[in-house]
Amino acid sequence: MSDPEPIRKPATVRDVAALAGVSVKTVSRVINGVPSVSEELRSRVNQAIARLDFRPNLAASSLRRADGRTGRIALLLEDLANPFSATLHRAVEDVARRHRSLVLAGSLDEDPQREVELARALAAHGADGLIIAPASPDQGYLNREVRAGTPVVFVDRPPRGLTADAVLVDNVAGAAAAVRHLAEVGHRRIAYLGDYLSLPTASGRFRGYQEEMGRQGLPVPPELVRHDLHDVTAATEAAHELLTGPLPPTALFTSQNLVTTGAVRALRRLGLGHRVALVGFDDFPLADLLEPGVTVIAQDAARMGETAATLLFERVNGDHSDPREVVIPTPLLIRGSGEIPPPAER
Amino acid sequence: MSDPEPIRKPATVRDVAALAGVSVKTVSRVINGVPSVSEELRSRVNQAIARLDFRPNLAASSLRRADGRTGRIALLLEDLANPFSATLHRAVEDVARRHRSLVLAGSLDEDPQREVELARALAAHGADGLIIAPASPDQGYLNREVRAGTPVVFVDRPPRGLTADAVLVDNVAGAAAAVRHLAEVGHRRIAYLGDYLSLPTASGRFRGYQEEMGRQGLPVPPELVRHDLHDVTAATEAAHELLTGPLPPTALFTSQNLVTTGAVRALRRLGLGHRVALVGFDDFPLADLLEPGVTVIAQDAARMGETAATLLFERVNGDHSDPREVVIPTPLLIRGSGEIPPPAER
DNA sequence: TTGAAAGCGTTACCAT
DNA sequence: ATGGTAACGCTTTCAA
Repeated sequence: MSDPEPIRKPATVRDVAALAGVSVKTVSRVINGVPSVSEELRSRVNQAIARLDFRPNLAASSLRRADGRTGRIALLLEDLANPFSATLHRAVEDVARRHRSLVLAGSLDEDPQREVELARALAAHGADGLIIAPASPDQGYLNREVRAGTPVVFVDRPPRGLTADAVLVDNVAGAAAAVRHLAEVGHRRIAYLGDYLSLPTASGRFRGYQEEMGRQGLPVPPELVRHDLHDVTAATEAAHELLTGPLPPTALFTSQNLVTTGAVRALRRLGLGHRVALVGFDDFPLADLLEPGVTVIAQDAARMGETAATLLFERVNGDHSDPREVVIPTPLLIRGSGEIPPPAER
Repeated sequence: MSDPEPIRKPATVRDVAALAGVSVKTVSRVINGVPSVSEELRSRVNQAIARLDFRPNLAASSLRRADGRTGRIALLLEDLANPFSATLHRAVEDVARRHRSLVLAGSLDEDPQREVELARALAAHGADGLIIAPASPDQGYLNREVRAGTPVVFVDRPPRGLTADAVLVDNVAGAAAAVRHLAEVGHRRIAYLGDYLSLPTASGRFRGYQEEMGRQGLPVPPELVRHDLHDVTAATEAAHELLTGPLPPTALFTSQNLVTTGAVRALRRLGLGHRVALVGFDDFPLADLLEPGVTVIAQDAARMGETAATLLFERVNGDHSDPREVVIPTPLLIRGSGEIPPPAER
């Protein structure tokens, strides 16, 4: 109330030891739940802890501790504001909580340099492990961390330049399923709208598109393929151009949630929402409430995050078995937009 | 390749000093950019750092450092997966990056106990500051942190039990504006669907609803008011009940994005999407793409996060002026659902 | 400009 | 079962 700056120094183990009339080591034992302490001393220490409102300094603790554990894990994703990343993050947080750990997260924005900087920073801040959806073409720079004993688990995108656990989806198969679905409805002119082709996810989805088009005996005219669409605006414009071109597609396959919503906007603007079919890779909130509902190949971000975090903590806790790769299924969710038939032949 | 566990210990200042043939103190000076080091030694040290791939241990550094800065800030929000929280988080991250800091974030899930635990954990992990949207009725427990010198900034919800900076919206005025808008379109039976009434945001919005209904000379029959709806399912059911009741409302005011989407689901299911008006508090992605577009009182989550983080870093950097309260405007975004007129009187 | 030594708060080692 | 002392990796006096 009256004191403006009564900055009191926090109590230390020494203060607690003094008040309880024991050695610092005994205080340390009590804090860490070591059984070999008499009831008598234990309660004296606990009382002193309560009276001084003592809280152990984790930095000092992990500095000295043999295993060096910090109770923190790092998470690097594309953009924490994107629903895919946000959902995955939350799932990781929940697993981390069970392991009494906190999550230090960062957004990469598809910037390899930022990735290296953030990974460096996170290492300097001390993390027991790292979960990453890399933006860089090569994560060899992480080998040093791995050698230093920090486990790394990849999500969404596979490791390159090192071997590590990975939680992925089958992008090729998922994209193929999307195209097959559209072909079965009768479409022959199916366009591809995708993210940066340099991304392994996008290139996998494009390959799935190409392969399935081939299997269906359908041509892939270059004018029906648009790469490197990374935000809603770019996707909207590309879809608009495609749909107003000389020989427009009767169906769209979009490789990512932002691209999908861009396509929806273009279809809306042109009044084609119920005339041109659309299947997107990656689900997003409210996709079922749009008119028509958007048919998607769903990625279960929560399950990916949970799986990755579970894997990571197994490694943190000393699992040294061979690297594992877990593939999360991508179900086709039928909602209407993917079931629009092509216009009658003429 | 061949070594399975070549865990090499990371290099320390001592190793660098030895290799460069200088004292550890000089290494420390170079690391921290202290100018009083000769070019000669500086370059020798930098070479050694590069050769040993040395990276300073931040935990040890902040342990000894006078200001005790950790380069980490803490962020506690309702649910990191919610678009409001996720957007705010991302904005905080961007400001933090400019200040060379990382963000340690956690979800509270409206659980006061979890809030206290997380705040404790974050303090133990060492954070230079805290941004929080509290779930508890009283944040007096934070006084200790504040006294210990850790600045706290509140977002979305005001502090109780302590004085601190706050970045808020005017919930009363925003809700009143929503109701006024519906009344101006001609509605008289306007229902309120809201989150836990114990939340200051929800209670403020309810008050705005009540007051504006009063100003408009409209009654507030208890059967048109539903509180404590915290997820989509509860909101959907409540809206469904209201709309299928004996004297259904002609318009809905919903207090939060999850409640709003629940209401949209109920309206859809009943085929009333174009017959019953709806205005929601809090914007959400794709609200403009629904049919009809959802009219909302928008909260600019990104701006709230940016403002809060900017404020926090001013405090972290030594600003000791009186606590400030910043109010972020909440524009009415007209999209269609709020402009549906009531059915003709009969 | 440079360095030796002390110390940050904790845990590990080795006695007792 | 308990405690003294060294040590973690770094920065801060304080001297030189």
